[in-house]
Amino acid sequence: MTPVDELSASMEDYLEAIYHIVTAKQAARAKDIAKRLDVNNSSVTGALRTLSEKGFINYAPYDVITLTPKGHKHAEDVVRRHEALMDFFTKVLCVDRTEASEAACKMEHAVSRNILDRLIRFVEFIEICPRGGETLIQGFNNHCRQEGNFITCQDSLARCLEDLKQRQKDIEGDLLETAPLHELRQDQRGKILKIKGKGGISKKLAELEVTPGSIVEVIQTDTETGALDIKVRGYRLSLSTEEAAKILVERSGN
Amino acid sequence: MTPVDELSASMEDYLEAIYHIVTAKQAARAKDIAKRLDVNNSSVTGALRTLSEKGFINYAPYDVITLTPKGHKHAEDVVRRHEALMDFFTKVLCVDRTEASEAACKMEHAVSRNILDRLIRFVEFIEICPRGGETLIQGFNNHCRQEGNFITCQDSLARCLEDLKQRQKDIEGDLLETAPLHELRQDQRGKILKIKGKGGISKKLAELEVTPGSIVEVIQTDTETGALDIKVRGYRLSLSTEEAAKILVERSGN
DNA sequence: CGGTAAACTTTGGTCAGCCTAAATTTTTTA
DNA sequence: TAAAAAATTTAGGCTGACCAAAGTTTACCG
Repeated sequence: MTPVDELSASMEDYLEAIYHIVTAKQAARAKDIAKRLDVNNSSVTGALRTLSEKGFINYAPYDVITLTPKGHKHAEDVVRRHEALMDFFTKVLCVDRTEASEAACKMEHAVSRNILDRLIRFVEFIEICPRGGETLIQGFNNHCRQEGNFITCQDSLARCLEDLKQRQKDIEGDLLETAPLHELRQDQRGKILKIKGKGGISKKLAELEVTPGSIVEVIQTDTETGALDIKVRGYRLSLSTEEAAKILVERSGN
Repeated sequence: MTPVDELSASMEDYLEAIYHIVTAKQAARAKDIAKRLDVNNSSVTGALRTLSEKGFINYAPYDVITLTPKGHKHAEDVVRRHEALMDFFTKVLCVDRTEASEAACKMEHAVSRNILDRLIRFVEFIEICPRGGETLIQGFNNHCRQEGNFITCQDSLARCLEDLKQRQKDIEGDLLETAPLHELRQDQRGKILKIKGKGGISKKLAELEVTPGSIVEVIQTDTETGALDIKVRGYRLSLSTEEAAKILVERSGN
């Protein structure tokens, strides 16, 4: 049998499904899992037993299913791998979401820690680097199409210079604003300059290896409470306004 | 049972191993396969029977193993997927070869046609685009390190502009040379402008969807015969000087 | 040419992961 | 509150992929 702390690809799929169902509606039921993974109910029972024996879920026959802390952590890890692949496929390779998701599902079990890290940072980098961004991706799409009037290196380079000069002007206009994180609006990105304080959020971020230089993206803001959903180093986090205020960022040009 | 034209991940691994062994030394023997995949000899026998039944290999008990045309084609496809992932991991993400290869082995079975295509083209694009190349990868590595004195967007952009101007000068020096493929030296790259003729190599390239706009890389040249090993759209091909002469390329700045 | 070592296959077994069908438990509803 | 419906589990079976050990075949060498 596989060691108690490791999961087969298949068991990771079950865990991931449970995670998503639990996130959406408190507790998971076998039927939902079966439906989501398109397997027979009886297969789910078997999987639940295994996951329970290994300490990833709280489960007793006929009972409702929840994640243990260990299970929650592992599930988040799987989801992070899935999303990293997904982001790369959709944002960089411009593959449609359905196809990207299918491939990510199958590949997510094979991504090592280091490759995951580099992949997440690569997508960040491509999005935020002045040489990257929309126009680079456009160039890539042109290259993919290989249309008759393909662009010579020289043309492409001249164009790129124009792009960059334009962007430089844009940035100069803004004058490289620094701001506390809670002032960023939805979909804006920034580079962390400083994280104030020692405990609480600062400690949490340190654990996730989020340091100055990391890129933060604001996924959603709650207009009522001012709470923020952010994405940083592939992790999705929720922060209160107070917590976000402790994080000083440089607004991204993109 | 899986359909006759499809292979499980495991069977693809066997096929891939056979391909590499056959390429290196004419015909494969069970022992070599077992060693390469680190499995028991008896497992190999079982796999060989399956592959043989499905028409991927020529095999009879105690006999030597070769690939059928169908097997050869499928093996090349697997290898292409493997190499595409490998190239992305090593050339773009800068992951070391061992780790890249391990991950590629596990992921290669899940890469769809379209994603494969986009991935191959992305690596090409990053390497050949004036905005890409070495310096972009360097920037990525800096971003990964997140060293104390990280670069602000503005600094980075200014630097990038300098890079590009320098590169523009380099290219102007060369004056965007066009040349027949056989004049490229080892490790040089070019963009295909025109493929002369109708049959032979022209047809073969058309089958592989190699068209004007595709990037070719010269992997090796045989100084005796002038034959070239090239890589194009993820395929490795060998061309005679005569064949290569029919392909007109624009030399790449990178 | 015969014997032996190496290579290969067969046999019989395990395990993970899935299924169908039948039983059981829980929930709903009349 | 009891029967029907729904959800879940158990039982039994299948396949793919692996292994160890025992049996065959092949190839080579004296």
